[in-house]
Amino acid sequence: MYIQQLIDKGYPVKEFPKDSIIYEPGMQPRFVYFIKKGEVRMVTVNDAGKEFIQGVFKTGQYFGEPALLINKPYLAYTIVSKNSELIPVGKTDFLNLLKDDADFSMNLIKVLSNRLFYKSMMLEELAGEKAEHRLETIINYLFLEVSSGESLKVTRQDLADMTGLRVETVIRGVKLLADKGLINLNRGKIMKV
Amino acid sequence: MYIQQLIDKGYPVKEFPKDSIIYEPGMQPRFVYFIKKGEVRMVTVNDAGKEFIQGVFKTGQYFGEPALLINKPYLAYTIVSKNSELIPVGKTDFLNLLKDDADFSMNLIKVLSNRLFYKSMMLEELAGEKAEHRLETIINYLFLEVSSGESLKVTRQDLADMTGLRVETVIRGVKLLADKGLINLNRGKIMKV
DNA sequence: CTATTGATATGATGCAGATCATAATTTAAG
DNA sequence: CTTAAATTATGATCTGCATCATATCAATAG
Repeated sequence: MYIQQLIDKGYPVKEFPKDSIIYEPGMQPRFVYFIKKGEVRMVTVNDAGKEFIQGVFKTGQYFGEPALLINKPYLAYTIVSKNSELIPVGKTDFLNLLKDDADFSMNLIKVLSNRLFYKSMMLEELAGEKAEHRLETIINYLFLEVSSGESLKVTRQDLADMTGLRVETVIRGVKLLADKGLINLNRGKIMKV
Repeated sequence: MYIQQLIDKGYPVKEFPKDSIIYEPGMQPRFVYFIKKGEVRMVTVNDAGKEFIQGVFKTGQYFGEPALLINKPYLAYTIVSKNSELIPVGKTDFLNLLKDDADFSMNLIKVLSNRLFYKSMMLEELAGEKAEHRLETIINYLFLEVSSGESLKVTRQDLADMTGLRVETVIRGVKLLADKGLINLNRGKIMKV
């Protein structure tokens, strides 16, 4: 991965404790952040304080490029979910990285394509499908990075914040899906068969 | 633009009449399409036949890269909105284009970033905001590429298909926004001041 | 000018999911 | 083990938007 290269080049690693805010909506982007270790979430918040999870980023991934590259202020918060070590890379350096390293450039293109895919899928769900369908879709999506016999490590509140629903609706919806045999529950945990 | 270069290189231009379908959900991607002239829309359709407009692409733009690059079947239809002339570029050729032309590569990255931005904005709206707010947001966004004194050239149905609302809700919502002085109507047309 | 089609408009009714309230259960902390 | 905090659970009520039905208006073709 590219993270070791950055460290070798002398980029400093910064510690971000859980729940700290890396940036807020309205701020002008200055860095792309590479995650040496940890986990962050990008969330938008409406006037009523309702959160929506735009994305989750984990060890080895990076975030914050789109706003930086198109020079628009952030529209989301990025918040540390687990104590993290991040490597901020300034705009000029990031652009040089893209220019000099065709592989990285290609990697970014694929990463952006994957994020677009996810967002297109979720837009279709939020625009056209009701609670149960949304839940089935997001659960199957999350299952992709979980092995059989394991359970999803997200709370009902997390599912709510990813689908635009309310906790109570998620709780009831998940139960309905279980009743219909579409998912498996084990002491409340959503299990991949 | 890159289109003339493609023509010079001998890529054939194909005609697509209005309402023809370029590709459907489930199909395996084989081309990226450059629009020499015309307009297409990417739409997802739910089981009940309700359409959601994922994006609109016009003369000079290109579409279809994400699914091609990450090797997943399309999840949307792409339908011709105005008689169009398209240049399909096969996967290998498109990858070579990216490899050999750093400018194009950078252009794609920015294009993808802009699309992500739009989708993030709309996700926040669909997940957390109600009809009036959604409409105000999409109208202001569409205003970006319209000059003052001009009107939006979209129908209420188009607005509905971009916001996940129903036509009747859009009609009522637009009227409410006009009553509140948040937008200007002229014989039903939404005017940019 | 007239007919046809598409777009906008308006009222009435129904329902999915939000909201509010409270409780049971699980997990984490001391 | 015990207590506190977080998560899951369940019922009752409220509400914004969908849905259905029908009408008016605007645009386009002949």
